[in-house]
Amino acid sequence: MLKEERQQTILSEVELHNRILLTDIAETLDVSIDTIRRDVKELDAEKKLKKVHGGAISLGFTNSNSRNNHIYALNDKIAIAKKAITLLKDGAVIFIDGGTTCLELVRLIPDNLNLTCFTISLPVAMELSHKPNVTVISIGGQISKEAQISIGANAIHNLSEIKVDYSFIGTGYVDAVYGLTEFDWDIVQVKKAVIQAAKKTVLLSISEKLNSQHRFKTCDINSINTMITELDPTDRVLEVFRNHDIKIL
Amino acid sequence: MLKEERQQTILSEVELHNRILLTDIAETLDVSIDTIRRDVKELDAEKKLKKVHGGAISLGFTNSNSRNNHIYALNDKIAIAKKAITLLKDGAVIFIDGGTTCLELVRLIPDNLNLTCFTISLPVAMELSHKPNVTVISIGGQISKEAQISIGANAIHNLSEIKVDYSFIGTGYVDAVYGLTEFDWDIVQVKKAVIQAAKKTVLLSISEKLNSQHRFKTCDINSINTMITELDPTDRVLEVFRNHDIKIL
DNA sequence: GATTTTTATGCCTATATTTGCATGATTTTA
DNA sequence: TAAAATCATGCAAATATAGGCATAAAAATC
Repeated sequence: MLKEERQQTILSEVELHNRILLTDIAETLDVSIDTIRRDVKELDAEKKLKKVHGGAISLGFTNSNSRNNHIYALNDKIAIAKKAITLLKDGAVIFIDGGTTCLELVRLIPDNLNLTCFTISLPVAMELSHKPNVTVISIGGQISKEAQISIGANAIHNLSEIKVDYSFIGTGYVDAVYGLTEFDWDIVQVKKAVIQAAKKTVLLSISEKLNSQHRFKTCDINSINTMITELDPTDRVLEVFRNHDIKIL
Repeated sequence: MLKEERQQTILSEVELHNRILLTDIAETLDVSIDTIRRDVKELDAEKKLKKVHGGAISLGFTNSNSRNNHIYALNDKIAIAKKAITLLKDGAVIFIDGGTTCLELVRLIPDNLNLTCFTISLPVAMELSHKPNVTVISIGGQISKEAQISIGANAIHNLSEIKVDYSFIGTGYVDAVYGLTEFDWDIVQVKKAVIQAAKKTVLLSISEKLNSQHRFKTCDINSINTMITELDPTDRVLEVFRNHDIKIL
């Protein structure tokens, strides 16, 4: 493999995940740590990324207002959120679900975008309230302590009275055959109402959750209009979803 | 996790909550408290935040409105909140308003206390959701960006359908003659509904706000059953309130 | 085409950084 | 004032880094 090629790969990995570990890259590319270290050093000198102890992080990552990792895989979630943002048009009326991926989506909404956002999530509502041109409507209800979202009859009733252009939702588990599933019954009921309230439903899901399932079913995979993952749309894992007429970004 | 990522996370948390506890962060990020302590020390040296005993606070929080006043005011608010806590009995159903004083109240609720709490405030709801024995119900509605509370017809309607033992409310301005006043019309409407929904209304107010007024009136001083300030109950400033049959703590 | 020079890479070693733990000092709380 | 929590410091283990060196490949030179 050419040096040039290798450095390009490193850059795209940083771009995609917002951070890399030298050891990971060395193993992936099957070269010694030293070589990767030298590559990253050069890229750092060229201001293409920022080298840090043990790895490298993308330049935008440090300066931007993007809040960073609480948990593993957050960088993938940011990548997903970036793709989701492209769907948003000025003046749209949308719903945003809870979950870390949706939260990253909210954080990336540009300040000049006019939106009306409904949400059941407390953190999402908090974050949205900092956006000057976003009208935020919080759906009330009993608060689920685990998910920090409104659940229960009141939330479902309120959702039944709205219709939004897009719903951006996350899920605990996705499977092409079993559809979207969750571990919590109450959350499933609310998500059903969310999907009902949307003209189009967009699922944000890291690849880790693909082909997994749990006890309670939210909906069939057919209820999803668009799916966004951090993977390349041509990835073989996604083939089965493409067959369901789901747009993949 | 890379050190830089961790520090970014800490900064974000500080920015978001204005203050953090080292122990919380350590647990969230799953590293030792020593590591967090060292990180915060570095960030403090870089002027990215201010380290305090047991945690850190955001710079904006200290600098913006004359640092010392703010810190002292916060201590006063905590003192008020501690007194308010003593009113809470196991199993009570209460309402908690937005504002920093009410937020301190929530933070001080002991883990073993069983409560059902209604609130219009997003930060209060978030904080309450961490209390294991508190059932939290968020009142939905359009979100006021300044106060991070639900306002509008939906919120008022929802409030009209509940009756709680105590409402703990804050206010922008209090005056023995003019009553409670605010600078925002919508917020006044919601507060009226809150007072209607309560058997007893408890006002939490730092002495700084006493004998001040603004454009829109929430209610007469007679609508308040109990008032809590950081002052000694015998303080002369409070005399005029005692004459209104208001319990002072 | 053969030889020299340059570049890239991997390995080794000494050094530096990061992190968790132990200890005693300090601060806060009751 | 006593107990609890928090802090600073030093130490040790694990990991990361920089620089030297050898080898091999690529490029330049003769």
